[in-house]
Amino acid sequence: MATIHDVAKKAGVSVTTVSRVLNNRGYISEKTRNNVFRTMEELNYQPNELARSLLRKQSNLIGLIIPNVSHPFFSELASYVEYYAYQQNSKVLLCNSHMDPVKEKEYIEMLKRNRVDGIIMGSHTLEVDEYRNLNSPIVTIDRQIDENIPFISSDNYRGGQLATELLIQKGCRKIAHICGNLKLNMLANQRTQAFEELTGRHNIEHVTIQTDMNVFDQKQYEHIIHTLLQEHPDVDGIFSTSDIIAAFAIKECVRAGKRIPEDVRIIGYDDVNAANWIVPEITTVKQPIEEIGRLAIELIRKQLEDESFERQNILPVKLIERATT
Amino acid sequence: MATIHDVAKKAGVSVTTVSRVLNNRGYISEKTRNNVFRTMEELNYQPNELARSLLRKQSNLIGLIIPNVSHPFFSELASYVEYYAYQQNSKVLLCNSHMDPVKEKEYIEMLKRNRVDGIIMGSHTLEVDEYRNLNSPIVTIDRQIDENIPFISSDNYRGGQLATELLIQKGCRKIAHICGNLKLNMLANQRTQAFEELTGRHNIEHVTIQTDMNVFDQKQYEHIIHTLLQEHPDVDGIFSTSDIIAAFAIKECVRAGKRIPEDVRIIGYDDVNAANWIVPEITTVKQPIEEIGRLAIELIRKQLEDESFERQNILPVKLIERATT
DNA sequence: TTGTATGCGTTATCAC
DNA sequence: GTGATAACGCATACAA
Repeated sequence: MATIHDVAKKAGVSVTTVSRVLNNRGYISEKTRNNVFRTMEELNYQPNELARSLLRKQSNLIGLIIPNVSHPFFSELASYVEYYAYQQNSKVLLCNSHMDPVKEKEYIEMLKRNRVDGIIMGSHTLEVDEYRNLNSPIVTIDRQIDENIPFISSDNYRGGQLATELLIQKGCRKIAHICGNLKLNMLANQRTQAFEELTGRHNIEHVTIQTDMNVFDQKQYEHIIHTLLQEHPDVDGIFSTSDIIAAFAIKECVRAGKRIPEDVRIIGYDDVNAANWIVPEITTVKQPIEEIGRLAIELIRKQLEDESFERQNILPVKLIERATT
Repeated sequence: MATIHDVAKKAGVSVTTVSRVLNNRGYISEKTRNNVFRTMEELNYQPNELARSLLRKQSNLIGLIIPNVSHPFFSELASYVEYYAYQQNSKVLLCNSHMDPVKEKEYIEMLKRNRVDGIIMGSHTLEVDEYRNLNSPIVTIDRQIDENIPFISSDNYRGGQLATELLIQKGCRKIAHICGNLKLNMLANQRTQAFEELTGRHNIEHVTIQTDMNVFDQKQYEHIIHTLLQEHPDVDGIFSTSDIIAAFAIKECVRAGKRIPEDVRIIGYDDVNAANWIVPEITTVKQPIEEIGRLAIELIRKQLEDESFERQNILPVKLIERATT
């Protein structure tokens, strides 16, 4: 592959001149410029970004660490992150942690070795200290590490409220809530908090079940819900912490001969595309996935350019009522 | 961020020695080695991969260009690609072309400028010539560019056969087939070919409808299927070229008051996870997505290491019968 | 067993 | 307007 030296030699100028043409800097005669451009075409020259990055200490690479892109929420998030990264000429390095602390840590180190401009953390299996001193720009999604590290989340407490309120208002007498692993200290736990406060206040019977929500384990989902329906056959409302789990809840309810929403009302979370193309369409709490992705990129950029930025970014959620309630 | 010089200075050795410790090359006394390791720890040293890549002319970066990660087929593919890349210490650059030729071309050039080890092309909007002379290792998925560029696909013709045969065997009298854009010269078009040959041979009434399958446009799907059911109310079998489209077919059939599979039998394609968690579970033709991802990485590696490799990689498909037929 | 010098491809500084 | 040269951080050939 041609280098700047090849171009210079063939065009009969110095590398400095080629570099100037390339970066459109300094004074250059029109004739030289055209000559150089033509030569670059002829040699099919592509400047080596590795060399550039090394010199200017900026790779234009952004690391995205998530549990797994094959989960719809994260695939949509990744899509938006990539979209907005592209707008500012950044490239996205895709990292699936599979919720494995070892892999997550290795990925963080790999990203640092590659001198990424910043890291978007959508997976959180490590202790806070590990994140604190990796002094590269970072943004966390749905987890608050400390005062200085910006995070983005949607209003989880409000989301939990909206979901629970809807089920109560529809007349549910016994509500099950399926949430992620509460030990992980994610902001999403506030949904559960809201659920328990509201059901408690209204004196509604309720049961909370934890899963490793981020691990996309379909068998686990099926099993959990199957068990739930067996142990609590009188459940008439389910608030699940993702639309995918809600889909499994629908499936198990149908299998158990229950009608939706007549016998059981179900509400999901996220409003991923899938919520809209399954039957019955899932009532859900919409997270602004695009805005989360856009903001993540923006927060990385602002840290990089030493602009001021908001540490706490809590975005609004919205209740989307469809056919399952 | 500390450099190899900082480590050398602090440890009281030369950079060569540090480099040797780092790469475990040549003879080094145990004492020096430990000393250097300790110093690296103290300085929290991470070798700069950009510099390494520049020197050894290998970035360990692999570009993945797909229409959109938010489409389940591609999100699952991306997940496996990332998984197998990680196994061999490669990193994945995620590129969504959105089926935009301009963006696809820009991405290819960006990847070349970043000296990626290879490119996995899952999006195909350009003319063959554009791919031919980008002399970096490349693998295409579901499209054959020319003799020399390896491609991976599953056995599309066989898949089309399996799907069509099943519907015929189940007694369908009028079958609709929803496929991608046939102009794009993808290998997936062979599914349509098989469909038309088989329905023709069995003298079954049939209708074929094209979509931009790769663009994840839900409104388009709904509209197309809605129109289909209106114009051909007597359709009793639908073979759609992705599970997502099949999901929309289910939705529209239910909306039109048709029972599945009694009134209309539906078969999808891909066997993405979603096929399994919607109700009714979708009968489908399974593509070996994991194997496609694994092979893609392997083919890049083999080209890189000048090993011999297969140009034509056509993987077997499998009929998965579930509840929609 | 360890160190010195050179180059990877680029850009910035300074000189002409 | 243009060119020579040093540096970015690292690995290797060659010396010692």
